[in-house]
Amino acid sequence: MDNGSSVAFDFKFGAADFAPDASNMLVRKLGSVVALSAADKAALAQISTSARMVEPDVDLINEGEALRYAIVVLEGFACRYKQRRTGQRQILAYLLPGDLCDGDVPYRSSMDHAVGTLSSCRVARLGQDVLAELIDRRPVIAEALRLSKRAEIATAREWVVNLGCRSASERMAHLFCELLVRLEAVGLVRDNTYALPLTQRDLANTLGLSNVHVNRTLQELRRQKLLELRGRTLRLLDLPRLRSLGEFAPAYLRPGSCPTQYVS
Amino acid sequence: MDNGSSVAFDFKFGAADFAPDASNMLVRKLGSVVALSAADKAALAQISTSARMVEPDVDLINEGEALRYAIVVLEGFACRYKQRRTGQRQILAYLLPGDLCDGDVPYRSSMDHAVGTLSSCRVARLGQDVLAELIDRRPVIAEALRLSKRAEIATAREWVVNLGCRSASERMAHLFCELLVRLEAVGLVRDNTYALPLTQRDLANTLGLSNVHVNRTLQELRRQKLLELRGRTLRLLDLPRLRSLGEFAPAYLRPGSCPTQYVS
DNA sequence: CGAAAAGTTGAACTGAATCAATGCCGGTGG
DNA sequence: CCACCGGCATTGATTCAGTTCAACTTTTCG
Repeated sequence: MDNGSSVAFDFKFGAADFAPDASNMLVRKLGSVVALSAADKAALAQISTSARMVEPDVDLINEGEALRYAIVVLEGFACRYKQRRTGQRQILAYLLPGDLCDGDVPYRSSMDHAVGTLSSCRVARLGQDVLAELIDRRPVIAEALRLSKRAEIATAREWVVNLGCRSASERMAHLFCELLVRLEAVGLVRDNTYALPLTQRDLANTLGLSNVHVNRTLQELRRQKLLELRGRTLRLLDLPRLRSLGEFAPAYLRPGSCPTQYVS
Repeated sequence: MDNGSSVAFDFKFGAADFAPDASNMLVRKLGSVVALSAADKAALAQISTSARMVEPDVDLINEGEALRYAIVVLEGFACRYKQRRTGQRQILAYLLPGDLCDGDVPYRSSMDHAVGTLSSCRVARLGQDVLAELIDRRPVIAEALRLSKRAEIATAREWVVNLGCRSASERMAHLFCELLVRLEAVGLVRDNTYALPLTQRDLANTLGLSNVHVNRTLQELRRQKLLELRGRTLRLLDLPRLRSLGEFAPAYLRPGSCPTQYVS
């Protein structure tokens, strides 16, 4: 991952993972949603200190398990997923650097799906007390978490549309556009290029396709000069056409800040 | 709808819509989630007074529109949906009697999807003030709304699985089982039978299938003696097999009440 | 270097879409 | 009361997007 060194960014394929200080990702993410004070940032930075590395393909929370802490991803891709009896896996959502998973779900309630890493990840756990205090004492952060959650819900709805009525290439275009916007928010994109630490099988499990068909769809998109994907680096070559192909309208990812708040 | 009279229930096909006092549905729904006090019930009953009837296929909230009120469905089926440029419609969620739509979304924020009726519906609008007061003054109701919202999110995730990796008949079995449980909670089921005021086209737009294939899948399920669907009445004849076919595990619809609450 | 995982390719197959015709039923108007 | 109309359901024929299976190549990594 070549993480600690901060050499000038030399853009080549295979070098897209220019992760700018992973410990910072939570600040970046929430800072992209609201305006954080220095104190807010300090409180968030505190959290990242307990982070640890986790291998790819490791479960962070099992299905049915009682929730004991929230999880923050600081580096790498994790996901929510469900496993079918048949062995098929469906990925429900990506957890990208800066994402907080289940800050809102009550302590001890049991999960109806699993959470696991896709790539190797740096993650922090957040105990009930820490989170409660944060939300209590830092209203701006609480607001950021509410907005992030709304975006997550909206994303799930987009995925329903994606799976329900788009073709393979449309789905893929939509997904890549979505990841672009989300990764941009935390500074992990340059030149429409980002690290995509997923196998074609992972993409298949996300898009409701077979891995073989993912492969062929990727080839088709490459052939049309819409993107390049080499190693684990994805470059979107023709964003306008990709957006149009996937009917991607990024509004759902940015639920604007708002005066009053009800239940949520 | 034969609504006011409370004749002894005579179960025949076509008579499944025995709606027990529609004005009551919000109480029934939230009462199925938490224990409501008399005062809570009174407060909720208050709301239903402003209800009005709406024809099938009418939009209640347009995509992009700024939200001005929450909506409660008291009778009939409504839905969240998105329309593609191609004309295809994807239904994102059903709003059944008792469901409150967007109580949590802040006033004035713009919708990224539309809400509309499927059948004719009785709906009430809830202004910001009313809702805010309710949540402020009635913590039990606020809790019920939080729990309902969690169930709605979990349902969206289930739908991702449904669309992502189940076959036509599996999807349909899962949907019918889900509707059974949800309608049971508000007393709209007897003998595993309920009113399903949807066309096959609506089902197609829900399940990500063509209307023709929905028709054939229905026939297959009928042939296997798993269900009967005549007119707008659905009877599930073999619940165990339907559940197993759709891999339906109802836990996600009942996120148990819980001590502490964070962001949500 | 060797083994395992990931990606690629081809061929055969299939679940579901599409197209088009027909049947059915409820409502409407003459 | 019947004829007609429009929306919905049903059926058959055809096509197609995507799956499956199996072999093979390339990359990764110990």
